[in-house]
Amino acid sequence: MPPAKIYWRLAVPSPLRRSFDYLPSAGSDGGSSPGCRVRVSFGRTTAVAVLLEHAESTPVASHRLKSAQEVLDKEPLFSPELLALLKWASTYYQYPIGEVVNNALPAILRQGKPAEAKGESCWRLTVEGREVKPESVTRAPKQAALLQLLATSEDGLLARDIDAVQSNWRAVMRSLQKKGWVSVETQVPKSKSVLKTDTSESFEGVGSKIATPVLNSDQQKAVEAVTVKLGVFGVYLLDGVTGSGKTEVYLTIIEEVLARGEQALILVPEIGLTPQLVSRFKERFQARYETPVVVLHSGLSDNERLSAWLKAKEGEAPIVIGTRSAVFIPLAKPGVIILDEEHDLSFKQQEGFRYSARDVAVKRGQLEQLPVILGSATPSLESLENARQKRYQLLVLPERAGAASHPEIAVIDVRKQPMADGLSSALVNAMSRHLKNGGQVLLFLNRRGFAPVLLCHDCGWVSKCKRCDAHMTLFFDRGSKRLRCHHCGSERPADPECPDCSSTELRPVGTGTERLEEALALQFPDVGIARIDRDTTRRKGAMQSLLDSVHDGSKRILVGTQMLAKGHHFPDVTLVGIIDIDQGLFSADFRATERMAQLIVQVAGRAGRAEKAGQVLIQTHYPDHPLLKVLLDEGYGSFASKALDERRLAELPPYQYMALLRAEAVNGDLPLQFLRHAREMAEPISAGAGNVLLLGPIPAPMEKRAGRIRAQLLLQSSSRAELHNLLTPWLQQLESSKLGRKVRWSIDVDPQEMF
DNA sequence: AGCACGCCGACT
DNA sequence: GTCGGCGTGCTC
Repeated sequence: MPPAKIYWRLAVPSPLRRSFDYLPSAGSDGGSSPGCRVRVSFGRTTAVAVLLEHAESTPVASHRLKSAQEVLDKEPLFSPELLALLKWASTYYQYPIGEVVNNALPAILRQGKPAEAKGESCWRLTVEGREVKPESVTRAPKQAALLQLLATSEDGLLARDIDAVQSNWRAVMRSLQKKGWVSVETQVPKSKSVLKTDTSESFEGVGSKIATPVLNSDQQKAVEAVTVKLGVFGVYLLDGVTGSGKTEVYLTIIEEVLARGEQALILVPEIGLTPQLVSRFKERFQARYETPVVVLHSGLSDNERLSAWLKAKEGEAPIVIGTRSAVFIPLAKPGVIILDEEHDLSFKQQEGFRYSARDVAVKRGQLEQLPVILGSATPSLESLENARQKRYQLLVLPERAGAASHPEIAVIDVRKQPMADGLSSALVNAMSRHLKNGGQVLLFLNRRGFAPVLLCHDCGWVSKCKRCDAHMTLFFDRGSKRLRCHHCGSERPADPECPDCSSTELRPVGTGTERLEEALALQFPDVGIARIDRDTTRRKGAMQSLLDSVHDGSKRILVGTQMLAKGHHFPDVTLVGIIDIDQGLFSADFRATERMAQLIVQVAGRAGRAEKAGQVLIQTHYPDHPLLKVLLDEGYGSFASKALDERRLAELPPYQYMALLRAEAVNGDLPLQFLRHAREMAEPISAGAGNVLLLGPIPAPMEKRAGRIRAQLLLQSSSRAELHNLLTPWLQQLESSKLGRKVRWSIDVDPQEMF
């Protein structure tokens, strides 16, 4: 009997929601493993695809099948578990498998280049170069300096060594090479795995020699709950307020994981990936590993990213820290996944492949049999509900480590109060008091610029963006007034007079961080003010120098946006003022109050550390709002429980599952037209599948944005399975619909933001 | 998405 | 006479 025919099922990068079958490449005997890259001709071009599986039959007519051109990897890049995760994500988020797989590959591997780390360049003096006296090169001081530097190291220097001493040295180095004084070679990093489970060099013995901080009993309990279950899937929701010692819990668990010869994957929010966090992990483990930590951040070059990716894959890095996209990184021996600040919105990708790294991490834990730890001081309502349902195990860290006192939170009722530039006199008085007593003050305002609107006092004209349904924010750029739209980025000089009535009575309405800073400079002329927002921290290093000026006490008032709420600690801040929370109380988005509460708790966590008692003051027009009252009187836990009750009554997530079909086009009629068509196609499928509610289509909450008209159709079901049973055939139909080619459409499963 | 094929307007 | 506009179809 001849051997069964084998087909290769490939993930080909293309927006088509299916895989593609090929014949094995000539000479490969079909035996390549799933997870290897394969070069194929696809349509009229060639593509780098990934082998998903071997198939014994194909629905494709044999005359249409092509042979793959070439196998690019001897060993698979993705394990069977990771491939299963990618397939799951493709189905769950209804995103094309080829794009999902592509998304998990570093750019260099997407281009079909070999999966090898490009060695680092290493420069050293040649024999001739060693004879040259640096002092003799008087005409070229930069060359002389480089020669001097190179003379200090027999083994040569790497780019980063030289960077530390001299800048813009590459051209100079090139002239030294031309003279024959310097040679350059590529150092291939030795690839030895540090994760051998060889008992003779077990890490346990080494670990116990290092002095580690003593854990309190709650931390100890949390650690044990996880460490007795290593090697088994489980999700742990670690609920601990700021300063309760979550990081120490993570570190202790990681110790145990590394002792088993396994790796730890740590996922953090985008702005949470700070050098301080990374160095804390490095310090703890650098004594035992050459490269204890590999960090995946946006600043890496393509080669650096590949090198980090390979270190994780080969098991050379025991600890891998990254943001959202790192959830898909291959790991030789995964032992635990820790996702910190699990409530943070940046874990959900908001465009293209709209996955939630938190939910993918949980799925990965299930597929690879790992514990997954979700940490937060303000867990998302979704995760709290999962804990209630016993799908997640709740671990609570109630105390502040080091017994610091809790901040006292109070509201300032600003109704009928005189307000100047967004500040009530009660808040100003409190600030004076704290500053007089030597404290620092942090004011939180989630609005950049000088004022959110420019208004004509005579005719009511407002500064609207031409391309969006939004106001343009007034701001100052080196003294000149300008308007900018925060939704599309368009910018222009502010009108000197009203475009409608030519009045010069144009007034800025409302308060942004710029205006707040200016007003405070008048109120507190002797106190330095640091404003921290996207505009003041755009320049590299600007953030750090602003933070430094706060830490060294030269600036004692901090004004800032969202950016201030995370990751940074201000030990001398004794008063936190939240300027305006009212948008959070009455918003079209049902998640707005949850986010507001998380923000209040996170911002409050910046005050009252260590021995200094903190105070938090919140300005609001709605001091009696029931959810706000619960939050302030009883804490986040009670707030969450009440908010969950409301969600249940209103039939909203996490009690209902949602998917949102969005469409946008320059032609204003097309999006709604397309969505109506989509709804008609969904109706017969949902009639068969049952329980899926179709809501809309309706114009998007901000209908026009960046010159496009947007609309959406909401799908809702109490059954995730039924929702998905509809989505898969439906999207196949939408993909081949003619109308669908005239609009930009996308599906968002478990949407986090409704606009 | 890319890319090619195909059928109608203003240009060297 | 053509260059090129974007509508339509296809990718194993």
